[in-house]
Amino acid sequence: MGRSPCCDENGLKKGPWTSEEDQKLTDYIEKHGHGSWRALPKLAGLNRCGKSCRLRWTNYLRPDIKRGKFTPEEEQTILQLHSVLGNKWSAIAKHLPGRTDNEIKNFWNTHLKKKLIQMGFDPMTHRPRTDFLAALPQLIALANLRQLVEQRPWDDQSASQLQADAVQAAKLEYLQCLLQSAAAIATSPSSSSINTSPTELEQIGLLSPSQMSSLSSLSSPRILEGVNGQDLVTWQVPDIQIPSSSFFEHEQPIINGTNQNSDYSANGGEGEKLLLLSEDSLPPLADFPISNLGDACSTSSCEAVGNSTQLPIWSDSFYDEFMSEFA
DNA sequence: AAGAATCCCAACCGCAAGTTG
DNA sequence: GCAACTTGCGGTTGGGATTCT
Repeated sequence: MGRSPCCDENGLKKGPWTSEEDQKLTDYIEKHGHGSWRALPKLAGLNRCGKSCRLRWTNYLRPDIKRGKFTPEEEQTILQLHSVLGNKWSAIAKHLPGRTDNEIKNFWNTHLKKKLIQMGFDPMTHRPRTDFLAALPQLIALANLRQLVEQRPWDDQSASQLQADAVQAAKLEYLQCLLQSAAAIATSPSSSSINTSPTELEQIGLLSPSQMSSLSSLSSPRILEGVNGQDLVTWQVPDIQIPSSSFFEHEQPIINGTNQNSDYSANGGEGEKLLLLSEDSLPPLADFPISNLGDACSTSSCEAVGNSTQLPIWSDSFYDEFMSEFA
């Protein structure tokens, strides 16, 4: 299938359209329809290629084009559809009457993508970004390395404790985010597996071997039906010792079966606690609605987004404080 | 006030699927 | 079945508009 020479043809005008050209194109299409786009320019008296004419008509001159800012409802629809369809702009445009694929694409690239990134989401996966978390093991190692390099006398009890707590906190936050991501993945019908296994956690030094053995059941989360029809992802998790330093004083324990918060139910026996992960069950993270699943969504494919009404991100204050611990 | 930086969007480019002879 | 042609799509860009310094 060869390429059409189209606009490469000599003498054809490129660039912005004049009002005269717009008028000629509109008049012709209103009278005759566009027919063959390739033949149209000549018939309409335009010194343009058919491709340029088609683009001008579909993106600008078409009478049913909706102009002006995108409404919040349209924004939500785009977010929802993009999470399902990806960069299928024409498919998304079919759900937004009067909007062109080009317009939606521009709106995505100039507004929505940036918005998602600012909010801590990967604009392609619509999940919390974990790129900086990839550096966490290195940060942990760095913190430990500093300890060695500085060769400080670690009989200084408080400094030592702070250092250890920071490292432990980093490990726990990393683990928490992995669990959170796993919950998001497990509740997403489009995903079937969790990428980070307990073995990997062990490999990066996140958990001790004893913790690993009790955490092995994490690789097989279970989805339970929650009280309000909201699915809950569950793992059998061990008690993990939470550091008690000032670093955590304002934070609630991350994994603690004895926590009285309703989302953490201590119904496991034999020293095991059942951790219930609903989408808002992890206290240190800042929750906010990524999409209000709403009314604009009517297709079956759109329903697939239904489980991700709220996704967590790291709060800025926590992130800053966390990073400052390693600075 | 002016130059620089950034934003925004219309339009172009190239690829690939669909159509036709 | 094949090649030429047409159409549609998604990524990218040029330059005007706007905001910042």
